[in-house]
Amino acid sequence: MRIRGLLNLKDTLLCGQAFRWRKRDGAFYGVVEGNVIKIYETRRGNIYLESSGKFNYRHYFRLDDPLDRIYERINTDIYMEQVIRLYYGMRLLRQPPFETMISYIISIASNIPRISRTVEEIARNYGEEIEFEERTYYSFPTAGELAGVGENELRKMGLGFRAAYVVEAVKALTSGKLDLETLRYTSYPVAKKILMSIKGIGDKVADCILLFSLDKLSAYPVDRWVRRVTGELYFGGKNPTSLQIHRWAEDYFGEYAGYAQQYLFHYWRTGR
DNA sequence: GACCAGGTCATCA
DNA sequence: TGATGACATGGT
Repeated sequence: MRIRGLLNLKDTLLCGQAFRWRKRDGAFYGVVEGNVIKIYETRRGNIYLESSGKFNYRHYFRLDDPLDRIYERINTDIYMEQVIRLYYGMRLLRQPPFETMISYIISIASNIPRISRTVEEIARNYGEEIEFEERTYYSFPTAGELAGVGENELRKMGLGFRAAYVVEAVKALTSGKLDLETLRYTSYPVAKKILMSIKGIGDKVADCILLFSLDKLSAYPVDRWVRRVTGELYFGGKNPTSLQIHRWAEDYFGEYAGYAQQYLFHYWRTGR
């Protein structure tokens, strides 16, 4: 089916917010909520989507986010003007919360190619098989499907010290101590505090989970790249603390700070 | 073969 | 609060 609405497909899928999209033969393939998704853009600029099952693409691609209003709010200076022009139509995604949580725990002190590889490996080992166009794909497992997996088993997959954190997170969910969907309706600061009470989820990972899966668009995740770009452009080359950056972003970008963050991150990491 | 990576935690001043 | 080192391992 055809997707209508402003959407910069390539940058949305490859800006580092999601880890399971691959480009092959001119199309992007990914697995979302147990569905294989194929999505491609024609030379005319029309975007078409096929999927192995029922898939709410408007929901996943956040097509209801008012991009024009968002741009108006975060187009605060010449730098933002430039990255908006560069990635015009790039959207945040509304990703599945559990997969997002585990992916960003795995992302700790790692790099995007390696994160992608590891996430794929977890899906292959613990997810469900899905056949699509004569290939086999794997869903990302549920918390229940990861419940019995021990730290050592995860370490063998190359998770290193992150393995213990993944075990902690899964335990919090399966024990009922944490419910991710509830956080969608909880205020940003409270939801962040709840996530950070889990060992292995700190300031940055909590913000990523909230921004990329739980609708907290004011979250401004501060990693090494964002610290650099923010310090360089807005703190006169100094190296501000996370707290300083958070306070500044809340004031400077407001309710859509997370969009600004992703544009700056993408630019600083790949676009210069 | 260094150096770095979408950090977090414990510890100490 | 803020600084520092340990934690594992792969990418470049």
